[in-house]
Amino acid sequence: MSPRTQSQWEEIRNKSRGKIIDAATELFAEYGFNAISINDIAKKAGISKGLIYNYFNSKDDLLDSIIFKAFKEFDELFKILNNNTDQPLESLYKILEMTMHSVKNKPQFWKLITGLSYKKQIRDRYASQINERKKKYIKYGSELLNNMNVKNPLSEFLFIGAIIDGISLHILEEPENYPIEMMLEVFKQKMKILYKH
Amino acid sequence: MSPRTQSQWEEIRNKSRGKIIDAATELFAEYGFNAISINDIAKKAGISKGLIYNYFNSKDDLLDSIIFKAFKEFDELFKILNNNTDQPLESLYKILEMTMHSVKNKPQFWKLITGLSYKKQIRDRYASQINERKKKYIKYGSELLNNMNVKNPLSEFLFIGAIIDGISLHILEEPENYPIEMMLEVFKQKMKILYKH
Amino acid sequence: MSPRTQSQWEEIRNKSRGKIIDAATELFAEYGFNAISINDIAKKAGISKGLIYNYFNSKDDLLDSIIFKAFKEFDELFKILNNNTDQPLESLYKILEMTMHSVKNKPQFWKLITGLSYKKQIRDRYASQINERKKKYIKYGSELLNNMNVKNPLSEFLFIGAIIDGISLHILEEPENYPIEMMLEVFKQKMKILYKH
Amino acid sequence: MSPRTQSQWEEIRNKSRGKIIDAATELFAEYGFNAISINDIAKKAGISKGLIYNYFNSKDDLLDSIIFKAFKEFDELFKILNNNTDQPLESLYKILEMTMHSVKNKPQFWKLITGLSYKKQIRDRYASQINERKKKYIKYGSELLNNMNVKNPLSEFLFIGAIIDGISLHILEEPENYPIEMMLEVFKQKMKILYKH
DNA sequence: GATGAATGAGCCTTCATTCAT
DNA sequence: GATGAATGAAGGCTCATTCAT
Repeated sequence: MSPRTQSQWEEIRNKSRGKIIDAATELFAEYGFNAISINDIAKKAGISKGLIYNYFNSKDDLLDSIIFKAFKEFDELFKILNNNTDQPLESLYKILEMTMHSVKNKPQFWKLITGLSYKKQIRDRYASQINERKKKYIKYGSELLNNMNVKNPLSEFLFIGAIIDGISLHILEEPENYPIEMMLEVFKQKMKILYKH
Repeated sequence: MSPRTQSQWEEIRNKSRGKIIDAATELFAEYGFNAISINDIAKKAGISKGLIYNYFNSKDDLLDSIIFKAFKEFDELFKILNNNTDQPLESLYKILEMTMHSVKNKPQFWKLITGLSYKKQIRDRYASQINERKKKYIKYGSELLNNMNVKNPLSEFLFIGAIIDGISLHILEEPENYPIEMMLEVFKQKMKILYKH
Repeated sequence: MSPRTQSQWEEIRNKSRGKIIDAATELFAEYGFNAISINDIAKKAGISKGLIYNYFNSKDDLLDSIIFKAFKEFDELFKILNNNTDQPLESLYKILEMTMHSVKNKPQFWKLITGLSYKKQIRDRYASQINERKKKYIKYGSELLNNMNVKNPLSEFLFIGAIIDGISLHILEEPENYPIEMMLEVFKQKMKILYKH
Repeated sequence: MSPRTQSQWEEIRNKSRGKIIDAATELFAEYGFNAISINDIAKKAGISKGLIYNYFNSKDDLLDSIIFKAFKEFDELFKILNNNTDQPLESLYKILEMTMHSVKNKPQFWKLITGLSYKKQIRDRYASQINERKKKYIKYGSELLNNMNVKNPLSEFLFIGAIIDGISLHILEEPENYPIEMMLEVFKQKMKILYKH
């Protein structure tokens, strides 16, 4: 019954917060934001409905926190790439590899980002964040392509981007069975044929 | 004073039904099924809430009708391909071209289909229909690949499929600005390099 | 195509009106006023929804017409009795007999009157009509009892009334199987024992 | 600041649940199940619409709870009788007395039961429960009649049952003014005349 | 007279949010 | 920090009623 220290309180807060975020992420990803109630989340997290409002101002706010976390994951992923544009093909492989593993391991995040079943209001809120990332992504890709001395960097960028996004989409549709390693090899092989000269 | 003829009634019904389907398709595609209310649809269609239930038994039924229509579009698209597997590369071009144009012209349908495809419940509801199409699609692709004498048909199939789906996804994200014709050319060129021997 | 005569119109009107009244009565009696929709009535009557409003101002008005008809039946029934209070026991038998047959033959009317599943508004509308009849009924009964030279007319009236209403209730619950004739005999026999001196 | 104990929660729940049951019982009894809206009940109970769904799954479920309670009351009533069939007349008096008091004290329950009893759908839902009670009732009555050495037990049973149900009906119509004690005396006196030999 | 599409109020129900403890 | 009863706005849906033909 002795009063808790500040760090103990902190720990309790983080633990509860984490339980909520995890439960909500999984449920939102699987069933969609609108199909899941605060009650569902509370039950899955093993806490009471009211407690959620101790950590988040609203259901929208909870979603914001999750999406924000997802963006951070993406940025984390991206940061790793940012250095070695001098070996562009290797970077490409790395991009696909990391994307693939991220999608396979955190399908919830990606479903959430991709799913977009939000009210107009909410959707618009993320538009700027998404665009910002897209720009970075395009900038990085363009540099990569420039280093590969291709004739038409834009079209090549779009082509390679389509491959990566297409594969990601397929993984998302079948996270369990998709032959990730095989496809990575195929990708490498094709890239070599197309761009190694 | 004279009552309406049967064909007049028919015409009225078709017009209203069309307005509802169009409004709902667009809204569902843009925001997701759960984020859109019957009221939203009625407002967009310029009719009253109640009228929707004159044409559809429920919100789910309305979705069903839309999806069914989407399936029919897909089948239509597919039927055209079914003949000339003796010129496999030409068929591939054709597939991409037709897909691209379909996505560009009916982005709502494709957004809807794509948006729904990760939602557990909805997938379950349409699972058999989706699987049926997938099988056809795979069968057709496999035959194509077989005729191209590639070593590993499955991985090549997945690779080419990823490209097509990736490009479709990108068109969906920017139906107005995406350089469709250019990408079709890039695709042809790459396919020639990769598979013409 | 020659224009209809006035009496032909009249006939058409009466026929349609009758179909509506019959359908509505049956449905209201079986399922209750609130559980039945105008559409239900139209379908059962084999006419269109709109036509009902050619004959009745509203659903409430339709109910009014039905109830009014029921009251008239009751009054009709009552009128027959109004004469021979000089043979009170015979009158009693007659009352029960007529009531029984009325309940058996028109259970819908009686269910409707007895059922009372109306909004407060509607219910109150019939209260005065019901009270009016009740008074008549009591007055008639009292006279009857007075002619039978019983000590306490009120209690005897209530007693006999209870028997008649109890039997009616039972018939209403099982219009098909209730042994009406047998019970009429029992009633006569008991009345003789109790009141023949 | 300290959270509520389990028994405190329990108490709160029981109080609210009671308010809902009471309000609903009275309104259903007075106007019928279909004529009463959830809103009506909430207003009468002095609570919000939503709270009702904290205690009952649906309007039907609420009705079920009420009916179930009514059945229990009936069973309670019945249990008391189950012993002394050796003094049949005394038992008869007891039956009427208890029924009368029950009807007078809980008119809502009885109105509800009576009101529902002719509605097809509802009858069907509770048919088995009702039939079960009816059988018991008939069995008990038959034994009673047998012990009274009457010639035709069935008709006598129906006759006495009609009296009791008729009196109950009258009490239901005027719970305040009906001369219960007087009618009990009349009943005793008549039974003596009819069955004491 | 007759039809049925169209309307909108109101119903049952869900659920994000608040608050007393 | 934690609980869950209570609220009320909003959602899907029904249906009495209107009206153009």
